[in-house]
Amino acid sequence: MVDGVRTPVAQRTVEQIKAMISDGEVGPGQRLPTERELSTRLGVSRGSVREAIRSLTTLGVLEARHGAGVYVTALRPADLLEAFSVLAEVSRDETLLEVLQVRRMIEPAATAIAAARAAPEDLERIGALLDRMEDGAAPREPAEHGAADLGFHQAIVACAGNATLSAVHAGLSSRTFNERVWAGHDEAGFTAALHEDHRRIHEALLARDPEAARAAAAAHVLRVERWLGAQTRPGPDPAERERPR
Amino acid sequence: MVDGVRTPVAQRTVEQIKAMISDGEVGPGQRLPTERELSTRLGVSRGSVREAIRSLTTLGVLEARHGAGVYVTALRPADLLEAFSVLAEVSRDETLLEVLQVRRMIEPAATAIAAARAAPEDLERIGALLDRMEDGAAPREPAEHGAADLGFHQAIVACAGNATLSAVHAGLSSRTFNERVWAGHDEAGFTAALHEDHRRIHEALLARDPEAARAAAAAHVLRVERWLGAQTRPGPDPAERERPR
DNA sequence: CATGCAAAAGTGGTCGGACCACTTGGCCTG
DNA sequence: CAGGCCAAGTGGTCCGACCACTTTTGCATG
Repeated sequence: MVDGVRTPVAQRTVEQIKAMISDGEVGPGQRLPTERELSTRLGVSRGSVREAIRSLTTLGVLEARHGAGVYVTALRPADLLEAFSVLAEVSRDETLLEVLQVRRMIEPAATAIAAARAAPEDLERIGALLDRMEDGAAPREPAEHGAADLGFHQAIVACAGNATLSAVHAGLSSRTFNERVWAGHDEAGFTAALHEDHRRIHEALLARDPEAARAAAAAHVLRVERWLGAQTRPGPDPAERERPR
Repeated sequence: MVDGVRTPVAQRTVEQIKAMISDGEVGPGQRLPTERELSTRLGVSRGSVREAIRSLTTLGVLEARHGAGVYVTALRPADLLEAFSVLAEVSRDETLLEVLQVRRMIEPAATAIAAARAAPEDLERIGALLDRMEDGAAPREPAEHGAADLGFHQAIVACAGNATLSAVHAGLSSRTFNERVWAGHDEAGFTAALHEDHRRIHEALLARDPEAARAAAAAHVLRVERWLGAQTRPGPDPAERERPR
């Protein structure tokens, strides 16, 4: 008879562990039974238990500590951010345009809230990031520049006080993409324009002006969006796409 | 001396496989080398390779077919949506408020775009969903009602033509949460208010009026947000949440 | 008695091999 | 030629052993 659907053991084990969590048998921060104990208790091999744990670890639900046991995370959205960040990592150009469009929806709103809520020390730290990115020891390295840019925006979003928002935004912000943007600063004045955008955003934050902050953030994302669109569309030479190594 | 951090083998294997993808050695839809071959080629045990594959499978990057090989997915954002949906599955109430705040950022914008881009047949289908949710055979079941509500909003977001946006929105929309909302319709006229919100959104779409659509969607999310806030706040007992130890 | 450090117990991490379940494709039979 | 069967290849599961790390224990030392 039917029913015949044989559920893979590892996947079923994932469900059972998730059930243990949602049933409250183990709560956030608490420790899971031993791999070996789960193995006998669920009647599956230890390897399958490990694969199940690996799966939930990847999702940010569990955390394994070598020597100590396996623990349930706090289950905060930030814990599940890691999984989402893979998106921007393997995305193609068309996808990046979509990603930027979403960022253009959330980042202005987040910046507006930040303008109203940010603590003075937050504003100071953001200003410091800005100085470091713009001033003196401005590194030629696009990598470092991109990382600083990323930190700047994430710090602002963090001021909105919404961890879920921060997690989503982080997933939509790719370090590698930022590096690409800052690497393509041959364009006339593009880097300078980005810096001015940043300054304008910072000033709006200092002025506690949500609407100005919203507008500045929207203009900034839109600038990057249009730049990427210009980069992608005319792309006449897919030949150079390989790396010389 | 330093550097001393030894990277776990399985995790390093994950990186190597991801590198194979981003280097173009295997593209979307293509087949990965055998587990056994990867095992010898990367110099790690097959079990570790399996754990790495399991990890990437969980993220929606790979797909394993029993008997046939392991394949790279299309890498579309929708493929990586599954992982994100776990968030709404294990979230607490405070997190749900954060989630709604994010939805209030993206859903009005998405609805506005939909008003400008939606095809006539899309609008018709959305209208049909609306009728089914509101009219006659209105099921007492909160589950079915919540599912219809979910479908309504997702259909609208889909009209924006941004797959990444749809994936993010889906991750932020919990079926179980919607059921809770529709289950709590004892409140005076709350259900009716939600229906009127939906009608107003639909009318704005039909009128091809992006700003009206944006306002209607924002008002709708805000209504749910305030309802949840009222539900949650009076909650007086954080005592039950502690761990005994 | 207090202290510190070494040994031991416990746990996750890795490895290797074996076998099972499933898919695929080619061979054989009719 | 058509159809079904069989064998090779692949992922799925299991077992047992050992390694690396953490935590606890308990002994020796001051």
